[in-house]
Amino acid sequence: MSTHSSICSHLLDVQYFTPFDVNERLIAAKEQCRLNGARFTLLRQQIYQLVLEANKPVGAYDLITQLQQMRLSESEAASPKLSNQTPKNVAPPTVYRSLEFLLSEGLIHQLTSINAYVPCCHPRAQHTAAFLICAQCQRVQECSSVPVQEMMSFAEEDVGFLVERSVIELSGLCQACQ
Amino acid sequence: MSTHSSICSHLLDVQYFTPFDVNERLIAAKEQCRLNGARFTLLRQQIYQLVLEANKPVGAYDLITQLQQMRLSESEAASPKLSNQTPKNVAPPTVYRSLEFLLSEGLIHQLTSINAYVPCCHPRAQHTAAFLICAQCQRVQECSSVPVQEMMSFAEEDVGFLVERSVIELSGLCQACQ
DNA sequence: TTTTAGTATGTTATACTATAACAATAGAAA
DNA sequence: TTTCTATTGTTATAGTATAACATACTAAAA
Repeated sequence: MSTHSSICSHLLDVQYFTPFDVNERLIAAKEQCRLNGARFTLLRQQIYQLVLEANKPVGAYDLITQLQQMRLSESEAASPKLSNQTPKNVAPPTVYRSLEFLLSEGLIHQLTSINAYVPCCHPRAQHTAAFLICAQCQRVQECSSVPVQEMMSFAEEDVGFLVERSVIELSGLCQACQ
Repeated sequence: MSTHSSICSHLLDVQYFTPFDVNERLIAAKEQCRLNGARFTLLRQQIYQLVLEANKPVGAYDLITQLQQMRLSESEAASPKLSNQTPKNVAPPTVYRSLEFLLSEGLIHQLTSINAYVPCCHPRAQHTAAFLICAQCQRVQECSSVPVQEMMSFAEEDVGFLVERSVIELSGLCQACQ
């Protein structure tokens, strides 16, 4: 460990695998949206839930599949007699639009380098984060710590570059997988 | 400018728009490949040249188009009588494989967030770099400076994460475009 | 020189990711 | 209720990337 481990470690802003309660998150999201005057519709809830329940980054097309199954279950629960129906079709725009909404609310993050999405470890207003993506166990650690902020101030103050969007994703092996 | 501007600025490792001589780069690349025992074939040269000559990041399919035109010109030059031929078809694997080669030689960089490629500003062994991508003028600045290295040592030393691949791309407005 | 092995490229097909454009529906406000 | 807006559905298609196999090229071995 480096010498400045002590000042950085506690700023490491959470691990993706830090356990959290899905229902708690859903309720918090609902409240956050209410305060923002945004509509946390059923579709958006369901997609957020799927992202929360996954223990790894999920792709948009994974979500489409899962959403179809979810809807199939729902309709079977509603009318159990009519089983073996054709699976409800869910088209890409359906999930992409909801993902966009969840991103704008800061509830999830996009992992551009692997085309996937993870829940934000600490939902709040737009913030810059780096992601450590383990190629082995698929787990993702989200960091908003000092070096990330230094990176931004380097761009903005030293280079004079006005950052609008950041993609900071490091892939490799997490400590447990080495 | 920040207080540590003085120690960082000179480490800013070059701007993409820093003029360079394409032929010089091609010759240097040829020499580098020779030393590495790698084959700098005509196709690879041509694709490298196209990336060098573009004054902005180029996509794989742009390269396909340009390569087709390049080949058409060649064949016309060879037999000027037979004009209006059907454009030589170039399929995706053709360019993706060469891009992969150029990446492995460190001659170009991939910009994952915009699906495009730029020449490496200072071809050398694998190195970590951050990219500042201007959404206005499309120019890209490549940085291998202190904050980038701190980012890596943070991941490796503080978090214990073994980085294999890094994607550090900040989009926004360069100083000139603000 | 010819053969051979390995590398590189060509070719066809297809997978994966994402968005445009317009229709239908639902929810909130007038 | 009516109207307006936001959301979702639907169809089609754009854009990015790779798998799998055939062919051609190059350099080294026989």
